[in-house]
Amino acid sequence: MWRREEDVTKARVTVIDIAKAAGVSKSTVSLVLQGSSLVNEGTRAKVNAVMRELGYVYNRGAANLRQASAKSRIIGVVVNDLTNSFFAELAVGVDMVVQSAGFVQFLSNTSESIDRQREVVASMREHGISGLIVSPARATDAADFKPLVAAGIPVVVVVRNLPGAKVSSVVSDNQAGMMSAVKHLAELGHKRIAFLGGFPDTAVFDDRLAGYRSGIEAAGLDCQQELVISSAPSRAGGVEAIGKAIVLADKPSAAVCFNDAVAFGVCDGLRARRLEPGSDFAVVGFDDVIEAQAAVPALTTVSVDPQGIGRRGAQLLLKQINAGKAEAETVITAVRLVVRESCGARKSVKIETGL
Amino acid sequence: MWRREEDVTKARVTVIDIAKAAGVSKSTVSLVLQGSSLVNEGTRAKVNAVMRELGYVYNRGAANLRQASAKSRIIGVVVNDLTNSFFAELAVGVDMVVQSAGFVQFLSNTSESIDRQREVVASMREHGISGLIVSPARATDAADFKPLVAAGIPVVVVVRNLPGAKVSSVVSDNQAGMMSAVKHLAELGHKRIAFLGGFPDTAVFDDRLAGYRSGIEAAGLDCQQELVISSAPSRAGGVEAIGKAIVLADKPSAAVCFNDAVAFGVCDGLRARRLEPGSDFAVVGFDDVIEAQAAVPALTTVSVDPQGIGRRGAQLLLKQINAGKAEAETVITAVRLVVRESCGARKSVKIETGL
DNA sequence: TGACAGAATTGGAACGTTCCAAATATTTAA
DNA sequence: TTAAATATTTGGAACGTTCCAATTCTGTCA
Repeated sequence: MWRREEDVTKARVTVIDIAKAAGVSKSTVSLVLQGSSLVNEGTRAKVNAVMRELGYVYNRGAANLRQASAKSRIIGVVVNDLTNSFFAELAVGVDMVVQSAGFVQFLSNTSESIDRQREVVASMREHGISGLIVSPARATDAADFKPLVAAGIPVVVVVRNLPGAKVSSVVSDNQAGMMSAVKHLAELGHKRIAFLGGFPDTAVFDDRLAGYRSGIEAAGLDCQQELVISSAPSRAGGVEAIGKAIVLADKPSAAVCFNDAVAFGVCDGLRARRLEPGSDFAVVGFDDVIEAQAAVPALTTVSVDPQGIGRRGAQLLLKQINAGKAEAETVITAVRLVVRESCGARKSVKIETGL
Repeated sequence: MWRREEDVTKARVTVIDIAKAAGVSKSTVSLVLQGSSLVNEGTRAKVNAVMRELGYVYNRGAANLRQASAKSRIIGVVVNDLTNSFFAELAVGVDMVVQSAGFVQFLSNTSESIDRQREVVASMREHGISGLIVSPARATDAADFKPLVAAGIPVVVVVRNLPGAKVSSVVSDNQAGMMSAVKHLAELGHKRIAFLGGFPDTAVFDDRLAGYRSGIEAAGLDCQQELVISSAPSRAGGVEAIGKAIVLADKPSAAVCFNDAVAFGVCDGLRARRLEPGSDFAVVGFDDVIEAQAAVPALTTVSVDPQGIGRRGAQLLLKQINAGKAEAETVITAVRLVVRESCGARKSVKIETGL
């Protein structure tokens, strides 16, 4: 009964241990830690050497106790579905700029649950985040982030904006994107173009629908209510929506979809009715998820660069953190229509060999 | 020049404010915070009410100063490529169990850079993580996590094991997976089966190659060195590898690939030579990434359930955190061959309508 | 009524850092 | 050689919590 594991060095090494070993005061060590120019070069060198030797690890928790929350260098990131490559890319974009600014990222997944979201945000707050980037779960209350900003913690909303909330946001140009999709279909000769999928109670839906309407008008077509069919913004929702569209007395010959998932569902639904997407019915998506390119037929869609959104959002947040407190600001990132096969413009399969 | 924003309540509300307002001592408030059974029901209720009223937010940093690092309830997660849906799924799996255990996840991306990895791990340590889950960057030194475990911080390595490091790990059954892939191809009548892609200096490569060899032997074929062609584990690597395989004097008719990315590259390379994957040459991948199903031809591959690995890893880690300190333990998760089209077993395209 | 047990509460002293005002060492200028 | 200026260093006192030992309440039992 003789325990070998009974380690001699149980306590962790602190700034005081360093001070003692280097023959200076703890204040000096602290100064070195902060890279202050007040300390003599020789002293700095010796202190650093001792730190390395004793294996010192900085205790940020203790430091944060003394400093403002803005200096914790933690930024919280909450997304609604990390499984979706769109959001994974977004998180990577955030991580890139956050990491190179010497911050570290707290990432959580809400799975579109508003309760989960509340929990993780509360938890992040307890941990003293310097700022928050959030792609809000559906039906998030605009006032939900009020306490955060009241406490001086900058918040940046990405992807889905939160009308009414006084926070910064970075969203893609949903309106212009949808408009260009409609324009493209009209140029291909389509006269009846449907808008399929999405939940009508979201800001993104409103924007995309508005873009659809502008596009229809710009093409000199008339905008008919029956051609707008909402559904869940998922593959299943797409199947459902095309099912309703196809039984209309005056059938559409093309559709712009709320997002790529819906577009894939629409393709499924078409094929279930022996119609080939692309040749028999034109479909265009939105988002340009990673699968869009490899699908058959390859999906024509509006590409939004989620990683760019992540980067922009993080930059905006860091700016606000450094500025102490900045105004709410909105940035809209550009999108671009990428024409593949599902709209019927190109027939042949092009193999894109990965580089 | 009259600033309205000059808030009256600048200081944050602390446990002492609560104590004062509730007419008890800070110790009592602390007891309530910890859900101690020592405190009277009435007192607890009043304290809780006051907390809500004053908008108290717990300061975990301060608490951690007093308590062991094991109680910080932060667990660090580092992956090498979040863009890859495999790792995104893994992170989601971790998040699920970590979150429901009341922990919060620090997630970072190393982009396969060993320096980045060192940085983020150091940063996480400074923040006082209770444990670490890491999918190590290539060429990670087994001794790299030594200081962590010496400091009593449990580490679980996932996906890629680190032979020699005395840490727990959760990896998929690479050997059995590869073996079943080879067996399947052999049953389809293939006599010359190549092993394509992957870097030979990794543990995962060794495991998969070993599985390949066992499979070849089990099928009564002979194992020829020229049929093992390594390359970068990427799409480009796959193109390169099949390029070398196809010029062999005695050509293979099928290949198992190091992973799905390589398999896609192999398909690209075949087509560039007017060979159709599936009918002219059988290819099977490994991982079952999300694109495998939607590709043309749909990829036959070994499915590994990254989310499951994430969950298992998190469970293992939490167990060790709670136990104070547990032995290093290795768990190997099961894999399963999913037969699609690229191996030539099934010719027809099946539309899988999303549910 | 007093003594005692148990329940509930409480005042410090940590924890590891930063910050401030003040002290000391070193140069420079006269 | 000395005063002034500059460069460097330094003790406390925070920060917001937890923990310990000690205290004050309740009843309860003799």
